[in-house]
Amino acid sequence: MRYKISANVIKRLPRYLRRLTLMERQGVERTSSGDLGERMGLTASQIRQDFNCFGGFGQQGYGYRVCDLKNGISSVLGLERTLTAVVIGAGNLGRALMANFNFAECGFELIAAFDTDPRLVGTELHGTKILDAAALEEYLSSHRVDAAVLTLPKRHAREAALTACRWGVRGIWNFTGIDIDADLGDTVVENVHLSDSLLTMGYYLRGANKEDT
Amino acid sequence: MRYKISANVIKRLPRYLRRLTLMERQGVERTSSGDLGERMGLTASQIRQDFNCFGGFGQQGYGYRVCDLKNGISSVLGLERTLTAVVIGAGNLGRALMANFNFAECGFELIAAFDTDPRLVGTELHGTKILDAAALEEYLSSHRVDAAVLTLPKRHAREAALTACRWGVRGIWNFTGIDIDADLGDTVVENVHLSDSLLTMGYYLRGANKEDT
DNA sequence: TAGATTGTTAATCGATTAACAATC
DNA sequence: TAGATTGTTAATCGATTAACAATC
Repeated sequence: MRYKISANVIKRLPRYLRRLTLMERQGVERTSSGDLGERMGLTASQIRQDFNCFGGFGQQGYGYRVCDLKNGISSVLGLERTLTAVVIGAGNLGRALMANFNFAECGFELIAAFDTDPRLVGTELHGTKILDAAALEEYLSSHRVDAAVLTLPKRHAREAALTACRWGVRGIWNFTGIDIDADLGDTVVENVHLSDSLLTMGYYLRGANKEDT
Repeated sequence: MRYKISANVIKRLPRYLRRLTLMERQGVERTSSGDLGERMGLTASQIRQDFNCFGGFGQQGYGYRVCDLKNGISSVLGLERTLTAVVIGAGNLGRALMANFNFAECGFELIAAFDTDPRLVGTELHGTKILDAAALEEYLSSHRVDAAVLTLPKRHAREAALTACRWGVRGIWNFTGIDIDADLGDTVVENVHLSDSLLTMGYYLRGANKEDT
C-alpha cells in the first residue's frame, strides 16, 4: 500500500478474480491484457494500469500466467488471512446468507449467528450455531470478531452497529437498507442496498421501453 | 432523456431518494444543495449538477422543497409506472426477497415465483404464489413480465436468463454470482455480486489492521 | 430591495486510453 | 534475433469542484 489505490481499482479486483477463477476452471493457463480485456469488456490499457498498481504480475513478451495472476490478486485482497464474522439477525435473509453464501471464498469464517427468536436460538444452520441475541455483547467480548453481518430489522440496525463497533468489530456488512453514517470511527461499513440496484435497473428498463414507442 | 445521463448520476438517484424519504419522515420540508450535501457527504456543486441533468427541481434564493425534489427524482426513476417481476428460484434467497424486500417501493409488482421443489410448488409467500418451474415458459407467454429475479443455482442461471429473454423479459436482476454476459440483446442485466462487496470490505479491513501494527 | 441560493459556465482534478521504450 | 507484450509515461476524456451571473 504505497500510494493510496483508487476505490475504482479495488472494486474491479473481485471481478478479475472471478473471471480468472472461471478461466482456470476452463483450463486456460495463459492470458494477456488484450485477451482478458476482450473477455471482460475492458481495455488492455486499463488492465495493465490496474495490475501495475500492485507491481505487475506479468512478463514482457509473454503475458500473464492465469494462476499467478489469480494468486496475485487474491493476495492483494488479503485472502490468505481469514477473518471472522458473525451474522446479527437470522431471519430469512440472514439464513439465506448462512446457507448459500460462500464466506470462505471471500476470506471470512462465519463463527456464529444471533437472533431473538427463541425458536431459532440453539439451532444450527450450515455448521453455524444461532445464539441468543441477548448474549451478543458477552460473545463479542470473549471472541475476536472482525466483521458483523447486519441482517436484522432496520430499526435495530444503528444500535447493533454501534454495539459491534464498541466491542472491536472493524467491519460492518450492512443489509438493513438504511445508511449507517454514525460515528463509527475507522470501522469499515459496506452498505448493500438492494433497492438501489433494482431502482437503477428500473430506470434503464423504463428508458428502454420508452424508446420503443 | 435528452443527452445520455452518466451512470454515476443514475446510481446516485436512489441514494437521494432514500435520504429525502428519511428527511420527509423527519418533518424536514425544505432543503438546499448545501444542506443536503452536508447530510449526504457530497458537495453542493455536485448535487446541483446532478439535479440539473433533469432540468432542476429548485428555486433560486429558496432551495428545494423536500417533497417536490423527492417526487421529481421518483419521476425520473419512473416509479409512477409499476413494472412486473417474477422470482425464479424460491430457495432461501428467493424467499428472503419475497418476504422482506419491498418491491413496490422500487416500482415493481411481484406477480409470481417459480421453483422445482414440489414441497414449495403451490404454496404462497407474502401474497405471491410459488408455481412449478416447468410452467415458467407457459406463464411468460401468457403474462407480461418485465423483469426476472434470478435466485436459482448458478448452473441454471444462464439458461433461465436466456429463456426469460426469449419470452420478452427485458430486465434480469441476477443474484446467482455468475456474470451473465450472454447475447441477451438489449435486455438490462443488473448483477448483484455480494461477494464483490464482501471482498472489497475485506480489503479495507485488512489494510486498516495492517496500519495498526 | 437585499440576501440567498439556484442554474450554468469555467477550472480542476482524476481516471481512462493511447503510445512507446524496455525486455522477455 | 524478431515478435510479442508488458510496464510506464504522455494524452485525452469525463467527472467533480469552483465561480458567478441570474433570479426568486
